[in-house]
Amino acid sequence: MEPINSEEQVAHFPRPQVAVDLVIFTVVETDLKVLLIERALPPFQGRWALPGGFVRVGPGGIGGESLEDAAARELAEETGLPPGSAFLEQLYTFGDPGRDPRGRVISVAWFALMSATWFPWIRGGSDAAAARWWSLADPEFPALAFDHPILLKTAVARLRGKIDDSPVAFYLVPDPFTSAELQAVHEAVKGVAYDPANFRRRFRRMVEDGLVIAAPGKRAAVVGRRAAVWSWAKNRG
Amino acid sequence: MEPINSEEQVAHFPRPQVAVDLVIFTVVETDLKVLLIERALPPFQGRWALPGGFVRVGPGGIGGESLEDAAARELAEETGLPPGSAFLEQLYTFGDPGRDPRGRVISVAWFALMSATWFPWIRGGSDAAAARWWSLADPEFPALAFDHPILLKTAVARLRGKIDDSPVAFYLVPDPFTSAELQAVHEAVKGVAYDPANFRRRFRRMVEDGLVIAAPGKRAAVVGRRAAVWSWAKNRG
DNA sequence: GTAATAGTGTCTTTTAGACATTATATC
DNA sequence: GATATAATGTCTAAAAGACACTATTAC
Repeated sequence: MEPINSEEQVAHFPRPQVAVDLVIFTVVETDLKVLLIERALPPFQGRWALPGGFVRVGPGGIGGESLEDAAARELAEETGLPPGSAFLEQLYTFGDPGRDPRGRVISVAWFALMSATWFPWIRGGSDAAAARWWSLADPEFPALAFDHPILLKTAVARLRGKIDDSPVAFYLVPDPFTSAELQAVHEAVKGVAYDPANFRRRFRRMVEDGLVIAAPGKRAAVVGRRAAVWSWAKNRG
Repeated sequence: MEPINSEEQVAHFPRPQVAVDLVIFTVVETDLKVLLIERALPPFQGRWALPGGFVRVGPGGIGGESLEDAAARELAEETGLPPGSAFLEQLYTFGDPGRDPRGRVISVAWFALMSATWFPWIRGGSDAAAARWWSLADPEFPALAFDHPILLKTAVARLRGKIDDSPVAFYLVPDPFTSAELQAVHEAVKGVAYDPANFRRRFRRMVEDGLVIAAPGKRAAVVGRRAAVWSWAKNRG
C-alpha cells in the first residue's frame, strides 16, 4: 500500500464536486407527495428531479457553508418558506462515480417534511422550469433524473421507519389537527389502514404524555359529529 | 437569489476534499471497544483519531472509487482483514467548514462491526504510528483529533439504536457463540444488565424463527454447566 | 455435599389488533 | 327517523420485566 495519505500529496489530488439534494415530503388528504422540479438545464434537461444544488466552498478550497446550511438554503430557495417551517434531517450520501454525467459529483441527500398548509406558497428555484408536488401513488409519476429514484426510495424508507417511533408526523399535519388527520398522515406514509379506535388509543396516550395538547374550537364537518382539535407540544417531543 | 446553479459557473467553483472515516467496533468480554490510530503526521500529530483517508477521484475530477469502495478499502488497510469479515454501513456525513485545519474536508463517516475473534490480526495503516482497540469505558480514553468525538458519539448512538431491531449483534460475537456471549454483547452495547432468563427467551425465539441454528459441541467452562453453542443463519437475517 | 453457570416455567404489566358500543352531528 | 363521523370500552394475543425453579458441571 502506497503512503497516499501524506499531507502534501493529498492536497493535489483531484477533488469531486459536492452537492446537496432534498427529498421534501408533504401529505395532502390521504396522499404522500414529494416536491420535484423540472430541470431547466442539461444534463437531463426537461426531466423531473429532486431539488438541489452545490455546496458553497470558499476561495482556495477553504471555508464556505456547512452541509446543513446548504440544505437549509436550498429548502428556502425552493419553497420560499422561512427556516423552521419544516423538519430537515440528513438522509444519506450518494457518491458513485458516474452518477452525474458532468463529472464526479458527491451528493449529500437531505430529508424534509412540511405541512400541506404551506402548499400554495411553493415556488421553484432559479434552476427549475417548474416545481410541483407529485403524489407517490400517481400513475404518471415521472422517471427521475440522475440516481434520484434511489434517493427517493431511501427517503421513503427513512420516513416509514421513523414515523412510529418519533414525532415527525406532526410536521405533516396542519396546526391544529384532529386525530383523524394524524391518522391519515400515518396511513399515507405507511400505506396501510389503521383501525380508528386503536389509533385513537395511541392518540390518547400522546395526550396523556403531554405530547399533544387540546386546542380551542372544533373541526367543522360536512356531516357527522365535529372533531376535537389539538396541537403538538413540540418542546415535549 | 443569484442563478448560481448554471452548469458553466458551477464547474469553476472551489471544490472541497472528500474523505471517509471509520468507526470500527468490537466487543471483548463485556467491553465495547473502538479501533483508533495514533496519527503519524500533522495535523494532530501524535493524537489518537479514527482511521480514515481520502476518497480517490480520477484525473480531471472524473470517476474514481465509490464511497463504499473507499470505506471498504480503508477497512481492509487498517485491519488487514478480507472483505466480508465485518459489517459496514454508512453513518453520517460531516462537513462543517473548519473541521479540518488543512482546508475544507467533508468526511463521509462509516460504521463497522467485527468479531473480537479477529483481534490479533489488527495492524495499523501506513498513516498510523500505532493502532489499537480502546474500551469506551477506559478512564484513559484519549481526546480524539478533529471532530472525531462527535463521529464516535454518533456511531455509538447508531449501534445502540440498531442492536434491538436488527441482527448486527451477530457481527460482534465469535462463531459459534453461546446465549450468554450474545447477552454480553447486548449489555456492552446498551450499558445495561439483562435478566439471563428473559434474554434466554429472546434467544429461544431467534432459534424458533430460524435466525440462529444449533452448532456442534459445547462451550467448555471453568466451572458450571457447559453451554450449548449456536451459529447465525445469516441468510435468514 | 457447595458453588457456579446453564436453562425452564410462571406471574404480571404493557401494548396492539379486532370489534362492539355509545355520542354528536346533518339531512 | 337514517346516515356519517367522533369517541369509548372490552376481549384477546404477543412480548417484556420480575423472579422462583430445575439441570449440569467442578470442586
